[in-house]
Amino acid sequence: MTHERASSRRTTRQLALVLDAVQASGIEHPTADRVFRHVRRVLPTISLGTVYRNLQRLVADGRISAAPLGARVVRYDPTPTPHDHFVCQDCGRIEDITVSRSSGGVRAARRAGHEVSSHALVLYGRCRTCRGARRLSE
Amino acid sequence: MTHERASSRRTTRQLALVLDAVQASGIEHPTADRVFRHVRRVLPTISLGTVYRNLQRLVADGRISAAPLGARVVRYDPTPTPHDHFVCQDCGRIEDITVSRSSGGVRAARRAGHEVSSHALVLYGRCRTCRGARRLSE
DNA sequence: CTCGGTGCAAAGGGTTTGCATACAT
DNA sequence: ATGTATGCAAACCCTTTGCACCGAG
Repeated sequence: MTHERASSRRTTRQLALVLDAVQASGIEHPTADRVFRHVRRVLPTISLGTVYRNLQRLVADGRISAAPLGARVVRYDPTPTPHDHFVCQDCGRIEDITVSRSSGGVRAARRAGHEVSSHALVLYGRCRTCRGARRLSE
Repeated sequence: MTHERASSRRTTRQLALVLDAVQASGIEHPTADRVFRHVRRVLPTISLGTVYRNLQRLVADGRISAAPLGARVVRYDPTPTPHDHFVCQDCGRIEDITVSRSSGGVRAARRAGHEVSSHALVLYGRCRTCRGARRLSE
């Protein structure tokens, strides 16, 4: 039993290219639209709808992950395993953060009687690069 | 200098009622639409646009806070100071969590050279009440 | 009397979906 | 041949905005 697989059926060029785009270095934590524009350079006929459908499928299949960072747009991440993020409020760069262990919040929730199964942590601040730039410009 | 205040000019019935709705017990972390429907019971002519404008203003004035929980909708919170949330994946209830100390993620980010100024933490799981219900039904 | 706030309705941005067709199996 | 994935465009959902009127100060 539990043969792992879930949705994946056919392998299409579109699916492969969408996965490639999310995993492409140079595009970090892309939005669906960014993936769309990237794939279109290679396959000009692909549609936005198809990009969304394939992104959903890749997430469902555990091949990538979706992170509702910021507010409105979903960001896609080539790393499928749970992890957190740091967002630079100057340059907008998003970096993966490896949190070693459950944070203080988990303890607080457990104390309140809740059972915590997962979490989403986003840190905001100024990244290493922007801190350096700021130092230089003053 | 820094005399705190920012936008607030005129006091309207609409503004007061929107604030009341967010602070009303029984409505927890309401969405803009929920606030709209609540206020409309008292002031049937209020418009959704006005609700959004007043919510924005209250947030800007530091009288309430906005939390981009889940994915699509913004939730409003009567507590204006920074804090975190627990979301029950069974009943949907959202509870404020008081995190005593900066989590492990902050340390990881600092180690990477970033300057962390704020964060957003959302814990997912099963709340105290739902855990009890589950126990009873099995 | 002023000009900021309101109501209305249309516009916007991101994401989803219905449908006929194309294509992987 | 069979039915899933695609492309297209319309629909959706939440939120924002333009504009003329209203009303707090």
